[in-house]
Amino acid sequence: MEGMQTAPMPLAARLGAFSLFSGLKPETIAAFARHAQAVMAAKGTTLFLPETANEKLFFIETGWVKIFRQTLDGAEIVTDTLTSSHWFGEIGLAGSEPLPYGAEVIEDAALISLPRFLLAEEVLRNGPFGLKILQELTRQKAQKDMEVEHLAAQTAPQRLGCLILKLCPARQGEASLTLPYDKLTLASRLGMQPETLSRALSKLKDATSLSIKGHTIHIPDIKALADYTCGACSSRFPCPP
Amino acid sequence: MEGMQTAPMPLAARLGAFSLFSGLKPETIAAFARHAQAVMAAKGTTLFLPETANEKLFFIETGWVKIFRQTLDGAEIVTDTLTSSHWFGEIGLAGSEPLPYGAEVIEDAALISLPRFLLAEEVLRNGPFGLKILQELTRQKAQKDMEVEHLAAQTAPQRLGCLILKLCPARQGEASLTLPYDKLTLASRLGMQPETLSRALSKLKDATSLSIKGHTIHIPDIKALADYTCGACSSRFPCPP
DNA sequence: CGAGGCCTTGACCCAGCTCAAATAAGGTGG
DNA sequence: CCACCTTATTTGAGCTGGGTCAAGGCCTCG
Repeated sequence: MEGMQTAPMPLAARLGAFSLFSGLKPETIAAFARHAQAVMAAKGTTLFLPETANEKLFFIETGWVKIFRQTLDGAEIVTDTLTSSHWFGEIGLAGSEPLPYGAEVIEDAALISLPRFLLAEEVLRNGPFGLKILQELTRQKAQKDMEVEHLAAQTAPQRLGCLILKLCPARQGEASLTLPYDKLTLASRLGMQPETLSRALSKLKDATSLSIKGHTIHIPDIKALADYTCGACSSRFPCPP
Repeated sequence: MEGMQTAPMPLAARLGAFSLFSGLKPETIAAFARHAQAVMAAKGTTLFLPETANEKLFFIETGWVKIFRQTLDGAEIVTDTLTSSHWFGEIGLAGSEPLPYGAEVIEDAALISLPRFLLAEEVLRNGPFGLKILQELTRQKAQKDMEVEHLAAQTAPQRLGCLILKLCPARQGEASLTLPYDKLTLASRLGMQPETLSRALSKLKDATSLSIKGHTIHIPDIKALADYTCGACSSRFPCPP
């Protein structure tokens, strides 16, 4: 745990790049960095399992991670897929309370882990930081709410279209993009079977004239896709993050 | 806004009864109470509509309130139903940012409203309070996650059984309870049509031998109901709150 | 070139939706 | 207290989105 041991300077800079930490004093971030750990994890790596001790937060620099739950009778449900600039783990949990979900790397990822007590302690002494995290949690909660709404109100092709729009680099006109991670995970993320995903994709193709080659999607008219997708949702097209 | 005007003392005591405020100094609660407003609202009252300015938090003393969203094509989705000791509204939103959901009283309710900036300011100066709210939000987020899981993994009768178990006063043996609010709302809360709710109820009757007279339900064997309901869920019977 | 994993297709089935109607339940004026 | 109206809730019948099961394709890597 010496200062020099693992070149902590770059870690502090990398942590500082996350918006959650903007506004913190450099020495605070440096203190975080001393407890931080850089993690390079290949696709398939389990970061932690549901209901097991995990006192870390993970900050994603690159790659993709899925958050999943398991029902008693064995089904797995992917409740989220996260990538660059996202983070996960629960600051607001006491000591070693386990999380109800697990996390697995689904595309090779670079992560930074941080013990959650560090942030909890910073909240105790730094009110504005607490408010910032609170705002972030509020956003996350709103996101989950949207998820509930989607499952209740949208059809399978619409949910797929919604996710494609979220991956889409442009807001209008045309665009191309590559579906990240495999379609089995994608299907579970959207609350449907892989077969249904496949059929949803071809339905979308018919309805909004987008074209698909393997994992690459070309959208000739983003607005047309949004029209098809967003009617059964409470939020108009460029959704909040 | 004089001190004597609306007998503020009882309001402070009533606010103090909410666990969110346990641990606050009496003078802080008293300061909150000076901005608080007691609201008696009859069934049917709209507290606020989606996407409209609302800078208040509401604390429920008695009655029921539904939280709902509206899709662009007109469907309404009830994402939550709340009662005594619950609160709603978003502390972590800036000034007059509107909420993506609305709130309506569905059983005559006694509420206390509080401007959200009050709590946000208290978080700024009181770290432990910030952490407490953070923990509460974490709990709420976990709740939403369960909701997603339920919609993705449970059948209609199972979702109904799950909600009945949540209303159930006992953890084992037998119990009786009354369904609050009307079945139309209940159906929407469970993400199904009223017809489906009705049929789900009779399916539950067959499967777990519970009996129903009007809005009163008698459960002869809570464990049997839990066995039927909780298999397709990640959490064993006495679910976390 | 072959094996295995991923993805798509086809055939069939079922939970839950829709539409239509019949019944309860609650509330009102007489 | 009753007849009447209005709003809930249940029932029936038929339809359909999405799930399940079982084959193929196809792409990748050894």
